[in-house]
Amino acid sequence: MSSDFTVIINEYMPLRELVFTTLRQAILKGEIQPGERLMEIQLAEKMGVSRTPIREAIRKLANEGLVTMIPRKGAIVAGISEKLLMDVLQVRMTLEKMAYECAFKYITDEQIEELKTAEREFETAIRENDLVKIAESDEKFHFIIYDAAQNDKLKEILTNLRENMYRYRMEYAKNRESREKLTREHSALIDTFVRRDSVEGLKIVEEHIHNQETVILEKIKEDAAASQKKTK
Amino acid sequence: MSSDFTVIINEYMPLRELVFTTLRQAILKGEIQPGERLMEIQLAEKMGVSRTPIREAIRKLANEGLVTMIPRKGAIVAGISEKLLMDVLQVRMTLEKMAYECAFKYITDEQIEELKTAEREFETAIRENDLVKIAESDEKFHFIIYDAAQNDKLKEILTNLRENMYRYRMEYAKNRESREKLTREHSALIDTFVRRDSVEGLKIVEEHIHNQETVILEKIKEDAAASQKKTK
DNA sequence: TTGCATTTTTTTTAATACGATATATTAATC
DNA sequence: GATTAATATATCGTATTAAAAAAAATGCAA
Repeated sequence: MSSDFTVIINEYMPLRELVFTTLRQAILKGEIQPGERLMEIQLAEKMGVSRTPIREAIRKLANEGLVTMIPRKGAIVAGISEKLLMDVLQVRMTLEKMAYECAFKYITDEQIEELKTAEREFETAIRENDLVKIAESDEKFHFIIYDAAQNDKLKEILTNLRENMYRYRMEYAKNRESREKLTREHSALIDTFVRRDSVEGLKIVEEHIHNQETVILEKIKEDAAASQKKTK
Repeated sequence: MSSDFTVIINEYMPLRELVFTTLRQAILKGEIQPGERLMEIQLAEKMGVSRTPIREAIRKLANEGLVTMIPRKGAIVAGISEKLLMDVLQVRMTLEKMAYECAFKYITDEQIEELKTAEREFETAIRENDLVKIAESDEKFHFIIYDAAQNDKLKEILTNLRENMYRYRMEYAKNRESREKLTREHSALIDTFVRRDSVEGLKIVEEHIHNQETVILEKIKEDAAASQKKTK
């Protein structure tokens, strides 16, 4: 059905991983909506594999919280509640600050250069109005900081928290206002590394997350209104 | 058994969950050592089930980081490195502080009472020198705080971080010195809720984690020395 | 039509068997 | 002794089966 089956795989990748990433993408992109059921046989037929890799993929998705499993009934795509999203953002706020502080201690000149490169990419993406590229280069920017923090567990958790909000990451890429904010914040953040001003840096990180919160909350309200209208 | 009819109902538990918890316990208790292989057929025979639930349990363990999976080779029990443990403790330090601050905002009188009860249990366990009970009531104490913080994601992550160090949790239960420290810290912490002194509370949390770090590091060094002696 | 009980279907859960493939070990060859 | 070939072992994936449970369909009486 979808066109991108031309995924070139260098390393050996078990089928379950392939199924996992495929389903994951479908859920995050909204192709499979929250509440929809994931049925083994159906999916197996659709994807041309046996049930075993499907099962294993679904269980992995459940572990990540993307689907909810009901014993002896099956799996449904999990919807994310507003409360949970706020909880996630609150934890992210704390850990992004921690990541910044650690990065501040360890960051090298090369990594600062990498940040600048990522930032240039980001700006190019904005000029070209390439939403996917905007979201990707934003992510790249932050992962450089996570790496600089030199704490694998922190990186792992932050990556996971980001994934929890993957569905909304396009929202600030769409919005002109928040895009400008993002650009400003990114360059200002690089500047704090150069100027060695961590106090200012933490402020920017805080504002950064707070902006995301605003945009996402708006989107949720929008969605809720839309679904209300639909079921009237 | 005859008086309370609500307790008797044992929920349905899939075989994979049973296998999962069994293996998990065995790993955490050290019955299966790091580096040992987990082979599907062997385990299936040993536990009297088929390979299917074994496979699913092993994958779940891999997801938790307790075992490492090597494609087309199998799964081995993961050893935790000193660096990773330090990373975990660093993140825990940040999040335990966050949990304390949130709990400080929302904690109710009833929850403070619960803390006092847990603390009494803890002291009883120490008097009876019951190591398992010591570790359990310590955990209970902290979970009351996590609950009071009213952030599900935070609780989830902290629970997981705790599990990362499950292997070492008995160590401070053994040590007389750290046991006394624990008791003092617990009651002092309760006191900060009552006196509404969050600054002092944060200090105690910080010290609490720091003490654990010391004890665990000592244990690791001990283990390393022992294994060196063994392979001489 | 409505409400209730029964039957059928669907789906997960679990067991089992088999072939293919990758890795490790051992044996053989140079 | 080092390299290569043969063997053994284990995972990976497919396929089939049976049991258990839930959901859907059906039938029937009021």
